[in-house]
Amino acid sequence: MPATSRSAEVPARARRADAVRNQQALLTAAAAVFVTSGVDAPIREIAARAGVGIGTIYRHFPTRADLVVAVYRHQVEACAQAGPALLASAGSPLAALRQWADLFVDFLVTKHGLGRALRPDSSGYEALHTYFLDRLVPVCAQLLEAAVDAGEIRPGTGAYELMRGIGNLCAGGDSDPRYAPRRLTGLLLTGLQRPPGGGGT
Amino acid sequence: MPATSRSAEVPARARRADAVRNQQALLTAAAAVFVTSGVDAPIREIAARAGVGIGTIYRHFPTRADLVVAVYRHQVEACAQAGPALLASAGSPLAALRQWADLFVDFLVTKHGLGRALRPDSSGYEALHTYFLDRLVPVCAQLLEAAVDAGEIRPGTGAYELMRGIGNLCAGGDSDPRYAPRRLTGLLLTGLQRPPGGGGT
DNA sequence: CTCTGAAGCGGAGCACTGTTCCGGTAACTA
DNA sequence: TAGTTACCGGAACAGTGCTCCGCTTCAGAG
Repeated sequence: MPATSRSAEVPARARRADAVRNQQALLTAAAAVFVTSGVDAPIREIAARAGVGIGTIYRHFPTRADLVVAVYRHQVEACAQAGPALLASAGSPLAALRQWADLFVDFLVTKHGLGRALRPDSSGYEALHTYFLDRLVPVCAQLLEAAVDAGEIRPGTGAYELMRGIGNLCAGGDSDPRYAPRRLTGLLLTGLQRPPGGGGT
Repeated sequence: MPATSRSAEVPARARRADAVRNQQALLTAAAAVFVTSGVDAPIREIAARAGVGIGTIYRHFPTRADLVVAVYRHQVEACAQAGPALLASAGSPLAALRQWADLFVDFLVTKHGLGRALRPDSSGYEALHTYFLDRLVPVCAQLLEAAVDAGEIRPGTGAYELMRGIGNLCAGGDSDPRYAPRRLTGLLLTGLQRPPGGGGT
């Protein structure tokens, strides 16, 4: 096998310049369209804005989720890295968990319609669901575990459950001032808290 | 003006028998289809199952939400009436609120995809959103208020906010065993609880 | 029972989606 | 410069929601 892997001395062939250009244009266009029309915006609209054909968008991003992931990868990454950082800087694991949750909530509500993607039944978003969970559940689990170990919250709640709960609470979050996802998320975490006194339930 | 209102002595004309028949068939068909395909099932599928044309379904139920409301009206009504009943029968207002929340959660998760309808941005479901809120928010408010008056929970949370929070938590609820809407709803209510000791955060 | 007006019906048709597929083009390589 | 082929574009297909209008058939008058 003649080493088809990357970093080989025979790079097979360089990626064509127009392909690189188009992929970049697509990312820029998608980011702009997502802001105005949400992540469910018609594919044609994104393609038109990028100045490419429909086929091109499907070649670079086979599913809509692939495009969404590519657009938001940086922010998800930042959110993932904020976990350990907060754990180190905050006063307590629970405080870190709260701050991290706020971060996550802000990310979801500012990205119009993104919260839905956390749901496993969202058709067309499987890849996004997977990516989110793969990247963030471990971070959440670490924070959760630290808070449990510190005796600040009761054990028994999974990171997956908490993540999806928070994600769901963010659905349609910026449409009515009477509904504040951050507040409800905080309430959820308070519900997790172990009463300082002792005897639970 | 010759009294065009209902209950007049000139009933204008009796409703045609086939119209009544079709509306009933539509309700039955829709209920069946909703179970198997969710409330987003294609209109054509419902029409076909009822043995009527597309036009007929649109005449009887101009929007999809009208159909959904008609199908679930009884259950929403039951849920609304359970509020005061639980308040009378349960040991405390908070206990009543918890039981009522469980009732509501069970209703939403068993109706595949119905939770989404609680969101204000769900296109095509405005009527459903309105109906749900009009009917249930007052009930929830009564329970909430009673619990606050009893000193069991902290004031400051609106019934609308709580209802939507619970509704959101139910989204996609029956697809993964690791995600239990009832548990999270309970957690949310626990978060609302006033610590028995006294001065909380 | 027959007649008639209109309430009601059915589905063709339009607009708008996502997705596939393939002939043509233009970017690399030698 | 010429050849290869990765890549592009958009026509085309399939599945939606919803409208609109000619035809059917029911309810009530005679």
